[in-house]
Amino acid sequence: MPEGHSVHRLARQLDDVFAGQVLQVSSPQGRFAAGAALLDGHELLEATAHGKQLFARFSGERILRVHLGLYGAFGFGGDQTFRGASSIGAPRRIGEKEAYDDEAPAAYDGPPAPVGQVRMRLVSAHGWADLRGPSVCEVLTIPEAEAVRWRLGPDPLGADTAAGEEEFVGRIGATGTVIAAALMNQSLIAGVGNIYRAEALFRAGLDPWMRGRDVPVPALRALWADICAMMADGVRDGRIITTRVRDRSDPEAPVWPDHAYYTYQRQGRPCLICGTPIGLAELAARKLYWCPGCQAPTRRVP
DNA sequence: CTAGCATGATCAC
DNA sequence: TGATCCTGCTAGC
Repeated sequence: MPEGHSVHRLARQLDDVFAGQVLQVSSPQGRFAAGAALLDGHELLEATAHGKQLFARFSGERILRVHLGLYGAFGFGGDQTFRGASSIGAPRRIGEKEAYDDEAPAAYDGPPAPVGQVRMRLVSAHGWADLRGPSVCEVLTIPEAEAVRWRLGPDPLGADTAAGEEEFVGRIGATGTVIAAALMNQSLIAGVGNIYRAEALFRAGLDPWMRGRDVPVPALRALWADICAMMADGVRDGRIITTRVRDRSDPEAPVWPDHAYYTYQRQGRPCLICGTPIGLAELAARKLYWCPGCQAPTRRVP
């Protein structure tokens, strides 16, 4: 998926183009017809994100909750107020950047006929947004939405990073599961996905198979701070880039992805720092990438 | 044309 | 741990 940074950008963009407007909400595909009927004709008050969850609050005390899953994506279009509104969601190629139409704004004529499986379409007087392929798209009451938030760990892109740090250290530092799996558990930290997990562990020099509770607390604090910084960059850039500038050039790969990552999808290729071939393992049904040299075993699970 | 794959998560066993 | 769901692109017949 779009990891947490994409969902935060998405929330911001929805807020920019739709907040304060009455929307027509529909489900061209039909699978969200009932939910769309609940929202249709209501005003979108505010869109926010917590980790990978998107919440859009509508008048009438209804909350639209969307989770993009692996494949979900939003596309946008409209008049000049939609200029720069990029499509956000599942990339089709490694490191793909968000795409948007940079053409001079033609007169807006209303939304085009839906293409493919459009689960939900939002339409204002100025433009439209199409959602396809989400794993969740539902309408909640306010208490139901709060219950969803309650189950989530701290968000590195949340407002209170100091409180988040304490929560992160408390939760990760108490778990007996390996750190690589713990970082993907949204109830321990919300918003980290497979790329940030691999890259954060690499940058911290941590052995992925160490238990959470065996990672020294200062290392956990540094890990939290680094994740916050990387994801903030992701929000700014609309793309995940985790390598430091000095590590990016490579005669072998002159074209993008010009070493945007240290380990993600670099299995078998030499580590940018130590030259050891990057490893690939299957962990809880996801691919884990790491450098056996830079992230040497310390206190692994036996 | 089909199978396989992807930055995800849940549920049953 | 394995099966399942969501969608669209791409590699390989």
